[in-house]
Amino acid sequence: MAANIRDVAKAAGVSVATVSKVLNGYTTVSQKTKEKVLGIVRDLDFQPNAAARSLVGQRSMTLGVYLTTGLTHPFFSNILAGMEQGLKARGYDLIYLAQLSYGSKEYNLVRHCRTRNVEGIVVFGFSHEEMNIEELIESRIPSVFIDLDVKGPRAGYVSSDNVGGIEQAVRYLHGLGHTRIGLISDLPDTYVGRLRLVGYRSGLRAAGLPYAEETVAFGDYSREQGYEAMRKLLAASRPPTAVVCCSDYGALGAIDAITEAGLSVPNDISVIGFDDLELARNVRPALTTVRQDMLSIGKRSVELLDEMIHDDEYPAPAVIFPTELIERGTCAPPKTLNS
Amino acid sequence: MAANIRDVAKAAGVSVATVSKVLNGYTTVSQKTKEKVLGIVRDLDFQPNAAARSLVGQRSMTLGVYLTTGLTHPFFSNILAGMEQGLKARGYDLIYLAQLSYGSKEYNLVRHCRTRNVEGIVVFGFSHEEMNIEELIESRIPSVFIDLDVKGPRAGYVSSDNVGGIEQAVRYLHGLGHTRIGLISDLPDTYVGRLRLVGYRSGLRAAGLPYAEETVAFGDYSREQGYEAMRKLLAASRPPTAVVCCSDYGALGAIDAITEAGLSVPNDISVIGFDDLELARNVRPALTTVRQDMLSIGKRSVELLDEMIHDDEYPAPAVIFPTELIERGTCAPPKTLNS
DNA sequence: CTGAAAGCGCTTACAG
DNA sequence: CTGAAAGCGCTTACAG
Repeated sequence: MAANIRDVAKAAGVSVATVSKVLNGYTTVSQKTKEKVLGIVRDLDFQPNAAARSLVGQRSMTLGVYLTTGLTHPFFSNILAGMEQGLKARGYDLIYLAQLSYGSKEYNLVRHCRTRNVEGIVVFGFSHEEMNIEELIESRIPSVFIDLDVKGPRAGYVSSDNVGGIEQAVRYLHGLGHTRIGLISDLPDTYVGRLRLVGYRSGLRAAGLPYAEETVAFGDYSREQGYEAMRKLLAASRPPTAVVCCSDYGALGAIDAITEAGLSVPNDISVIGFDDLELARNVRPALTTVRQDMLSIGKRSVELLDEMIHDDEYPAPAVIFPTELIERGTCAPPKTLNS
Repeated sequence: MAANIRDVAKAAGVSVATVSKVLNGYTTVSQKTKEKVLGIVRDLDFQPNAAARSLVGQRSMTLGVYLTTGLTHPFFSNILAGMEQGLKARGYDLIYLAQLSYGSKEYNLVRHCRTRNVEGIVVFGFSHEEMNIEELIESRIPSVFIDLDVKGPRAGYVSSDNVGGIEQAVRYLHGLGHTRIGLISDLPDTYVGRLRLVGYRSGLRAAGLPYAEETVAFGDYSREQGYEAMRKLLAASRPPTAVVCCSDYGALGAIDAITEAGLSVPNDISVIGFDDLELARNVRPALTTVRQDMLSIGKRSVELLDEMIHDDEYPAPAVIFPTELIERGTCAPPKTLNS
């Protein structure tokens, strides 16, 4: 079987304590001993047992990821890819704590973390109601939330600049000549939904445009809701000539509704999405959208956790990444200006 | 802090051995003692420490997932969602072993598994060259490969019916009236690529159609390669009137090339994809495609691992899930029959 | 049916 | 600079 620390100690002619010390970078080991031990470690292909380490030391070198949302969404995949980068750089392994699968009433996140000695966790959740956040905060297990403004002594969050992203989209549309710009927003009771609405109003204000309730509709992240929302906007006495959507999927639904109404994108109505998922490039016309830096969000989340783990006093992080408007094929000047 | 087994024993007035026994379902414990212990366990919210269990017993209740392919691909997300179901049902936790991030030369999968006491692993890999499969097989760590026909004493695989899926697509097209049916295949040196080519030829044979090399082009799973492959097919003296693609992304690329050539889908050329990713529904016209049951593939992989872990003699599994042709908007009878 | 004891593979004071 | 010893929280023969 695989060698253990005793085998190494024996082969090197030292005690297990000494082997442990060179493995853990203690400086109180002579250069000669260190080299000897390291050589044996290599020869025997020795890897310390993580369970034993975890049991005796405080470190399990395990981070967890908890999902209150489906993982089939590409948004998740991209963030996870970013997390991997951070994980590797800091030497952690990642464990799936749960998702819908454990989403039953009996599931207890904190207990699960303790059982596995999880040192910190990344939480994907869009609303404060979806889980028992208080219990997590009280547990003092370092936590980083994605897209949810949770703050506690050992909990923080990272997100995109939702206000700025939507604001920029509105101003871009205004720059194209649009004066009736609609919004298909997230549910207003979510963190990002609230901020995006703020960004919308501030974009309107910057453009000197009035805010009208009838140009705002709400939906979730689905194509279907985007479709329904757009139908509502289209039913107004003076429908918007451009619409900003809070997700790429919602934008696709909006385009469905526009097309169904016998209008075309971008000639009759301009559409902007949010996220810049892969599908934004695949769709025809390719979707103009507000890009989120999902890779960086994931990577930074892990780095923040590492900081919190190493420093009990590390202040609750609140990191906001800038967004970027990606111009593609779904925006054009309003028709009235063209003809 | 959290209670340990000694606290439970003390509170219940029994030994830790007894507590351990009731926790592990030993039948040699009196009903009375068992109830008493279970009551305390509940009161103290006791959860046994996984590291200690793993250290002493052989079981870590940890399965790993190893990716030689990117995890941003929706195919991965869907399989993972299926795995979750199996994980929950059998009581395992899932650890990310690695992906590109650890993909450096020094990374050693088997060593990593030993370090973390991983009991079994699911491997995503499309080619035998991408990793050191021999070492994994020799390690005798139970392994299930997705879409790769690896077999060993402790290694098996699960996949879709690639032959049947493509064959059905060809016959469907033939049923529509097509007689020149092209294939945009995977790289022929992959397991699935080989089988899909077999399915293509057998579909042709069943339809009484001849096989011609010039109606087959190869690519990977990308839209770009699908585009290039379709351009090749279009350049033939008598281009196909229908084409089956081995991925949804490839199908999108093929449609790009067809559109660019001034032709339309499905009026001029019919297109069928493979996978049935979410984008197949999002695209306009919606993509007719061969659906893979990704959820079942993921779930079964975990179940197979569990069987192998419990039974040293469990025969190497080779599970093939049926595919399903999903009719949507990219297929129609050939033009010559219409006009 | 129950418990004392050994031991899983490490790390960390502590003594030398 | 090095090593003996205790101990992390469990499980598993073994004795009773």
